[in-house]
Amino acid sequence: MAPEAKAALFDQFAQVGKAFSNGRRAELVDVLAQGERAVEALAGQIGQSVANTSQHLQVLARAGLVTSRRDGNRVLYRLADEQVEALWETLRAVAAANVSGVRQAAEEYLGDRDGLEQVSRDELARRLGAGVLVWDVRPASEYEAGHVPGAISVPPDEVQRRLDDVPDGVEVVAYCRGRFCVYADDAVRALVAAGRRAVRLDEGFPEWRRAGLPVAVGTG
Amino acid sequence: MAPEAKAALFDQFAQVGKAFSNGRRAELVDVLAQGERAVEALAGQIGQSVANTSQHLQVLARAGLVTSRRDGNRVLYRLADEQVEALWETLRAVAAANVSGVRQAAEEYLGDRDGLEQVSRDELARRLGAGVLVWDVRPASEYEAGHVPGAISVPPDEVQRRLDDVPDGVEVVAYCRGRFCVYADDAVRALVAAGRRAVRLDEGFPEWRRAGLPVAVGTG
DNA sequence: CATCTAGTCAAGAACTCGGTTGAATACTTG
DNA sequence: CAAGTATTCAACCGAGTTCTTGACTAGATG
Repeated sequence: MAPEAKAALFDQFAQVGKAFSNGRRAELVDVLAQGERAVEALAGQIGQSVANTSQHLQVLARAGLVTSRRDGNRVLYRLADEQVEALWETLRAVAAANVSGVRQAAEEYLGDRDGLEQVSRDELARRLGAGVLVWDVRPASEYEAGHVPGAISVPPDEVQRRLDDVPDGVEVVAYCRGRFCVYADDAVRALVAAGRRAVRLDEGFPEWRRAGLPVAVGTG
Repeated sequence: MAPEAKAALFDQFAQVGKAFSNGRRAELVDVLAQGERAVEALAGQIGQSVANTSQHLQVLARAGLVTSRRDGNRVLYRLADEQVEALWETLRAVAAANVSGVRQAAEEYLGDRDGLEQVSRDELARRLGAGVLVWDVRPASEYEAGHVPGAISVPPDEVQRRLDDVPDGVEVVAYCRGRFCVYADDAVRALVAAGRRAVRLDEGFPEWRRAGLPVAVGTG
């Protein structure tokens, strides 16, 4: 068997690695794990031009990680399947465990998490029926694409405004995109500073959905 | 929070993708999943110069995927932890499911698998006590680093010579490095051509070990 | 110590990547 | 159909990657 054939096969596997080899593409995957989105919205999320974002999306598409469909004059991208989410989750876990720079970069971005109480998704699932208030701290469109049943949408820029909506004595559980998502952290800190009791879900909504826990869709 | 801090965090995650973004590095990870190896041996496996292999290994080390230790005048590399194996397995699965080129490249390298019977690791585990003959079709050093209990070592280049060692009426189960490893395929084809009954384990030894199934070490 | 082996480092050539800009295309709306 | 919006394409340039070659270093051996 020709050695080039073996090399060619591993080059194909490397295509998937290549897709994740750029920080902006990783951000795109992270956002797309929340649900379908148009190019312009994605460009805004990753802070890049639309043209550049489009090109990154095409790299992801060539690696089979995303698919697209036209809706009117917009093109909506989504992750190809749940396995891609699983891959992204494992990759982050490996990076967190082994890449020394992650700890630094995470602290730089997320701030100090020492005073931040976290609960697991099983714990949240248990408490769901027991009078806990759940905040989905993601952009409204991500909430609408799917959220924890009973959670209310509190987009990041509305957190301050909604602090007083929390009845006295009620505990808030906040969640957002994942372990390394800052929105829930910020919300919990703001709530605690306002004298409320608040904790964050240690993971994000994609992990909740992939664990087979119940999901609600739409503005409800 | 500065947007550069977010970008920096995702750039760190992308380091891991970058490590897998080259076919030769992917091959290195695949070989290292079988166990510890020295640089020269690895260079031979991936068909590259020692200098180039050393540089690839350092990229993997910087991404936290491998660690090294000195043994006399050799340097032995190994995967950092089992999570890295899990990541490599998921990456291959995503590639197999979504990258169109994988199917082609795999067929080119592995040949037609239609006439090739495969058994799962649970099936093999069940049959272990029941008179099945198990062939470990990997280089001897990988067998010594860990193998399925009761399996005998039949390195790829010894398959032809060992065909007649199989008693009549005994079925052989062959395995090697993984789903995309060609050695077990070749052994099964050779055995069948010689009139024996033979099947291959659908996965490889690393998956067997990671599933928590029993493992034997050494020349036994 | 001189020599050997195994691995690493440094520099350079060919190529690929990641971003910008401006033009082209697809579909919708007036 | 003309005008507008959303996306893609093409060209370009600086920066990074991959492999080669040859020099260098750590430890083993005669």
